[in-house]
Amino acid sequence: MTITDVAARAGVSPATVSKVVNGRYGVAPRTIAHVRQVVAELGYETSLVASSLRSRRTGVLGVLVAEFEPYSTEILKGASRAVAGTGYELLAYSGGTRTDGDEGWERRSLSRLGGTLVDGAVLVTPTVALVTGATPVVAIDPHAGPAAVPTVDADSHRGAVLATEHLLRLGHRRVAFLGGRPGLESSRLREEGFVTTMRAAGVPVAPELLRVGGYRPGPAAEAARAVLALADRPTAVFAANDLSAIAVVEVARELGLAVPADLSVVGFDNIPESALVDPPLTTVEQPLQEMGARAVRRLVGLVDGDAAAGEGAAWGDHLRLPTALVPRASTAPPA
Amino acid sequence: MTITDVAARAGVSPATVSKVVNGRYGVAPRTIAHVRQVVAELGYETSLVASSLRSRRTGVLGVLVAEFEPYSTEILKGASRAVAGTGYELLAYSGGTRTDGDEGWERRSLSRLGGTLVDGAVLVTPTVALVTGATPVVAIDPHAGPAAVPTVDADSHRGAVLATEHLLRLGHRRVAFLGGRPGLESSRLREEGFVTTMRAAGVPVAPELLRVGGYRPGPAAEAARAVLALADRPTAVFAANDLSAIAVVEVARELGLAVPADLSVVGFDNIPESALVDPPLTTVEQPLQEMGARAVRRLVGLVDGDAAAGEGAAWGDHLRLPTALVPRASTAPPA
DNA sequence: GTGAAAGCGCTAACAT
DNA sequence: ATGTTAGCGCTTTCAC
Repeated sequence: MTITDVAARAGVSPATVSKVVNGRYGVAPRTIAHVRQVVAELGYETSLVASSLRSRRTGVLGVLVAEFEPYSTEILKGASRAVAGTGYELLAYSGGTRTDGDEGWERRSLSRLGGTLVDGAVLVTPTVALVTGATPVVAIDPHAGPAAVPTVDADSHRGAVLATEHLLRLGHRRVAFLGGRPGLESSRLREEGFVTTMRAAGVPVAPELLRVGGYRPGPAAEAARAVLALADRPTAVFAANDLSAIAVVEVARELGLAVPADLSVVGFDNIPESALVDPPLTTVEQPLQEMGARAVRRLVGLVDGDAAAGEGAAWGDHLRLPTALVPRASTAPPA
Repeated sequence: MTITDVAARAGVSPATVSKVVNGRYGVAPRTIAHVRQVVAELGYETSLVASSLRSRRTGVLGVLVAEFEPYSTEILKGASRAVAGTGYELLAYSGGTRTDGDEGWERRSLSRLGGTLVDGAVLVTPTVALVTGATPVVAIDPHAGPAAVPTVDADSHRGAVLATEHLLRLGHRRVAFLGGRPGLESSRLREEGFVTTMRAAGVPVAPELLRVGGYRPGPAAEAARAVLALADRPTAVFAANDLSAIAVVEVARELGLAVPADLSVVGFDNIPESALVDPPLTTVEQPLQEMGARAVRRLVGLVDGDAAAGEGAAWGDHLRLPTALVPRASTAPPA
């Protein structure tokens, strides 16, 4: 079912059909009606691929993620809400699931979709610096270092301070930290928040208690196993995200350690799943849905080019949203 | 950055670059190495749009949804897990957010993406019959009536029976039902399960207690307001999905009714959010993530064309997964 | 082993 | 008001 089929059936040229479908001027009312009729009969819909190749304006915004897990889908929910009523549609692309290592998925996805398929893109946790091409881009929780694009994130440093203070207040002194994905600014800030708060409290952080979980359950579980096998086991673990924290709880269970009686665990993100595990996870909330919504609104401003209106002008290069401690049942004073 | 740029820089023709990039035979090893080098230097990535227009094979699977809300994102999580290691990437498209009524988004999205952009698609809650075109399709929780495509759903009828029995067991006799989206098979089955169970228990269902919420918070809230304003108010509401049930709880609160003391509420789906509201929602679980995963595996079988292997042959036209009651705090005996 | 040329479905510029 | 033409970036014969 192509535009040529419609044209043939309606007895006009493809160009005329195109004009009618896209509401361009210069078509007789009679012709419009007739073509519309045929379009409806045949159930014709313009191919996104073909039209985007030619016209460079698709009315579609991209959300580029490594994979669809609880973090990115929360972002997506917010993005979806924000896009309603803007006239844009949302296309979420998960480009990090290829087997050959997921480095550089964001650059790859952007190159493959940008310029043609989508009018602009929200990049979720891009770990590499972005080539500022022709496609407007907004980054969420981006790569460390100077950002070339507008950026939305949450106050990771403050969140880490809150989590660490919470553990210190409970009486923990030997606390392990499971770091996030190297390269991400949030990862750096959470570690920094943890270390400075510990130091400020006069509590030394043993190097063997500083591990990397990469924000991923697998590596996090491995790191947790290592740290919990130490002769001088920590009484608490602060994991850089909830997925890692949940993995820590599972490892603790495997090892016969009760949470929080034998081990306190704190996460980060407050994904819905964090409240559903047993025990419910103490964590740091980031307003994920709002981050997604803000990013989309900013992107719409960028794409529409009215720097004056709406979210376009509301914030400049960087929007940082607040974080908050959510105390639940995975933390308690050490035994 | 196009293939022509790479070709020019490498001193070969676009055709040769294409062959190298796609690993076709008939290129000298020296040339391959050189072109690879230039590709890496320039950071070239083949445009998904252009290549898909020409070649009809993209390695991308689509998940078509009306919007990204808790239900569809759970499906997405499962789909994402299932697609890992298959060599396919996932593209989720939300085509129902256009302002002009969301009727027919599934047909529209499929026409726009199918055949070119994606090799196959999972359609989530399509409300209209599908044109079985060239693109392989698997439907999740589809339109009522005979399905022309392989289908995954959960046992809605059984789930509704369980929920209704739960309310009857608690002693409720005046129970309202907030129906789902007309046209969806799941909607019909849940209502049928409710009505038959009530009848079987010898409890009449007053027509004014049978309402439609359309699976959406807005209409559901409206229906809830109507039903709770009745002189002879129901003591319990069974909503056809969690989003509606949550809306009911909010309306009850507005009206000064305590849940579950003054009104019991049961939902359906067991989206993560259902456990997080106050009070935690009694609901019926559907294995949403598994449904997404199964649908994707089936689709991969369809696209790869090996009907013999794996999920392709594991089930035929219809896979129905079990549902289960999840009793939480939103239900109690009537006052 | 490599390149020239055609064409995927569509839209925009330019005829008519 | 309508049609003809060219070309978006790529892949695929088919010559060479």
